Amino acid sequence: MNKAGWEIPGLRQQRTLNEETYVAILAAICEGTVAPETRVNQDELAQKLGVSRQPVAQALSLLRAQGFLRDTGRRGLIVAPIEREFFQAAYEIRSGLDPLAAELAAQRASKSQIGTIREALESGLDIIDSASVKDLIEADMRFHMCIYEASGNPLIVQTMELYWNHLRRAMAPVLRQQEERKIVWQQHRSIFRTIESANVALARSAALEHVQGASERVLARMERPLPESIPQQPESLRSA
Amino acid sequence: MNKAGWEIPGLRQQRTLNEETYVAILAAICEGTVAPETRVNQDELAQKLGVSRQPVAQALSLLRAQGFLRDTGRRGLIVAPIEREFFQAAYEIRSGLDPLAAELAAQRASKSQIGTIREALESGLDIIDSASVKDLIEADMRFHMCIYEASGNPLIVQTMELYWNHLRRAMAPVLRQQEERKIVWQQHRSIFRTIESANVALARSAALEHVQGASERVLARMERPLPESIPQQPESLRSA
DNA sequence: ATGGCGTATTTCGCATGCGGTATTCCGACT
DNA sequence: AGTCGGAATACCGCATGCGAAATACGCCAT
Repeated sequence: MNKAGWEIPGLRQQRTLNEETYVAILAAICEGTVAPETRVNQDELAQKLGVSRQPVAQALSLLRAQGFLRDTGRRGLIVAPIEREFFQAAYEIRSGLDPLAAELAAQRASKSQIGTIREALESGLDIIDSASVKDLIEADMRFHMCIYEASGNPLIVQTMELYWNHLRRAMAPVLRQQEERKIVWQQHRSIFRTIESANVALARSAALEHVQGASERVLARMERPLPESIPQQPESLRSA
Repeated sequence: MNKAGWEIPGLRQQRTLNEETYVAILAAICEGTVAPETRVNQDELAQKLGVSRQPVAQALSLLRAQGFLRDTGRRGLIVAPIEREFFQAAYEIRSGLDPLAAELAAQRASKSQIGTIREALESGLDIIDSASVKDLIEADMRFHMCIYEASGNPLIVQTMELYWNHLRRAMAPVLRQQEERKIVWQQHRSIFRTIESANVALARSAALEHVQGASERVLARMERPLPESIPQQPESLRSA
């Protein structure tokens, strides 16, 4: 225990129940464990997670502010529906920030950061045709997060992490396609090369192209406004 | 009272104590009522606002997630210090999103939205040399928020509102200068014109130029890492 | 039978109590 | 006198209790 009163900067392991419930619920939403539109209930969730209503309420409040939950007019909250306009907006934001991040990364990335990106790239290329959709999405997100890190801009990291957690929800149907995967990871490779060679302008355009492609592919699958208008299964969320 | 069970979408006036304390504390931070680095204390704040610790805790949690508060290693929270790197990062994000928003606004803005932007522009031009710094910052923010609205992308609105609330804290010293004000609002005027005339490319470049200028001006004044290293006044926050 | 009204139930917001942990202050020992 | 240790204190996380508001249900009247 150091007496000077400061602590190791990166290590924040005060696993408060609060954060844990937040993480748990967030994961359940992002990974699709709970269906969109599902009603969310403090007591029920608290009971299911084995905590009191307090940390649940806190977590729900944050999740609501971040757009993962939406409050219905009157009663309580629901898991945010998957709406085309929302994801279009999210991809527009990516089209603003991804090229910026790539550009900055091309200028600023340290050797070790470039190494980290390379690792993310290679591990992604490795699992292209073996991994589960969930793992692929994770690899995709990891690759991009590495670039955000390398941009040296912590706000980009933070902001994009939020949006990626949203995007994750919509990406599954797309990545099921084999060809799509190849396209995606080839673009990743060229983005990486532009960053590695510090080619700022090319990094920007490669990133932009990638986002636009991804946007088109994902949004294309969300065209039809879901034919089943029946509230298919109003049953509550079941964890795992 | 409508019995069908739905409510007017835009109208959310369920003034919960929770939100009110959030807004109150946020305002106090953004307007500089409480100094950066000030220690924040649940009980004290609760007492001062006349509520219990519960809503305060909720608000603080959100504020922390949004970066307005930072937790010191051990004890509680402090108002986020004003750090050059943070605001540089924020302006970088603006340099990614402002041109995007201008571009989209040039494409999509409705007549009435253009009218709203014009009003914001004109009311800004009017008060250039009469208004208080606080009012000018507000007008500045209003103008840009109108453009974000006109972009048709609600996420841009939401995200940039957050960052503007951060930026507000750093802008005061800059806007004290008369010449700066003129420059800023002349640029606003040209941004408006490009949007009004639906000139997408020009809108982008005008917005980019504006952000870069603003960034330089603000960051220039944050160069010196504050000479007073004495913990000048450790006294608690006083509201209004 | 249907519609309206009143009651019961659900659910959340907020207050408060309790316990644990870090901190700080003070006294004793070297 | 300085430093180390211990006790008192401050402060926050979490649980729970209570009340209000809104919905849902059922009964009664037409």
